[in-house]
Amino acid sequence: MGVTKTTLFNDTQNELAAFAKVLGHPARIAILQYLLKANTCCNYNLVDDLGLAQATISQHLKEMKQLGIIQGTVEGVSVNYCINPEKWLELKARFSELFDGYRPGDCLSC
Amino acid sequence: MGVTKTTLFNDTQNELAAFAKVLGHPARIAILQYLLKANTCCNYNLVDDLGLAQATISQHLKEMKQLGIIQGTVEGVSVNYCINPEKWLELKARFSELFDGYRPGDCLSC
DNA sequence: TACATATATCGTAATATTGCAATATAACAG
DNA sequence: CTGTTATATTGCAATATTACGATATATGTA
Repeated sequence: MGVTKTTLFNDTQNELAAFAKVLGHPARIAILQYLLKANTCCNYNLVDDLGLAQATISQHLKEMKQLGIIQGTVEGVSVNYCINPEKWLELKARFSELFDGYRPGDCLSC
Repeated sequence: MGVTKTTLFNDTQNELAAFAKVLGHPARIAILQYLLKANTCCNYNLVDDLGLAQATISQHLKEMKQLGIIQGTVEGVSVNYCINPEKWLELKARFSELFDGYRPGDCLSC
């Protein structure tokens, strides 16, 4: 059906999945890595750097912006994007919470 | 077109995106959380717990198994799944590397 | 052997995602 | 106002994902 049954899961699970989903595309990883290095970037920087069409880059930026991971400020004709510090820390914390919840043990029968 | 242009990105970016993608569904998050708590589980445990059909659970397990995040061992009629310790640490490290790469700075023009 | 239990796989329908050309919008320069 | 530059939005085609019923497979039990 292509539709996720979100009602079966709690908010924490749906939100963490939503964050992971947006990181689940190499172009969006590449955009974030660009931002980590350059601190700021515009759409056209990414078009040059990644080799995807302008419309495609714009779409990926929109998705990350909607989740609050990045923010854009209009600067004349262009838009400067950068990472949202608070959201970035939240993301980091959410994933750490998941990963740190593991205590190794034997694979016993259930 | 629905097809990701993986050739535009490097292995690190594609692999990290693949890991994030598999975490990008609440059912798979829920399965991992179940495993973190119970240490081990079978398909039918998850069917009871999550409320998804057996075939659907099996499919989600398969995806995580293919990436090596979980492993399954046949135990009589059922299969015991558990988290792959090495892969889990690798995942944690990969995401930490991304998140720790951020140094806050101003959103300057580009 | 016949049956029950547990899981995997197949086939299919509904929906989502990816990518881009074309076009719209917005800000600035002359 | 006109043209230029940068970005957003729309519309569409190709492909991917999600979910599940039906069925296949595999192990254990009577």
